[in-house]
Amino acid sequence: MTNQPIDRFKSQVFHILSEIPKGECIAYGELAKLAGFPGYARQVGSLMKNLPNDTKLPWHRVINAQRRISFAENTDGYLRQKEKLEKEGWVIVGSKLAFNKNLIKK
DNA sequence: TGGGCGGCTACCG
DNA sequence: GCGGTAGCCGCCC
Repeated sequence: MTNQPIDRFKSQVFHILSEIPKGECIAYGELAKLAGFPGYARQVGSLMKNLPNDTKLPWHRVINAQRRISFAENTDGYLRQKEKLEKEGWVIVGSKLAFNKNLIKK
């Protein structure tokens, strides 16, 4: 209540996030834009960070505009996201994220 | 009230 | 393609 747009922004983000199908990913800024709040990319990141560990939201499908995981490689967050993504058919190619589906092997 | 900090982005060299 | 820089915006001291 009271807070207005931000609250709505959060709701929108969670809603959109919950509708992202498996095997698809989206950038922070893109997600924010879809929610109707362009420029809130960092805020999306903050939200993801705030998510509980037992959340069922596909937060791992949210990556940065460079198509990379926004964590340092040695962090647990990176490992967690990487593992979840690989389970859904994604694969890390040169620190970049790419969809598996055999197209990597030309 | 003020300043610094992020799971970001776009631009520039 | 990559590092540095400047905007962006809510959140937490």
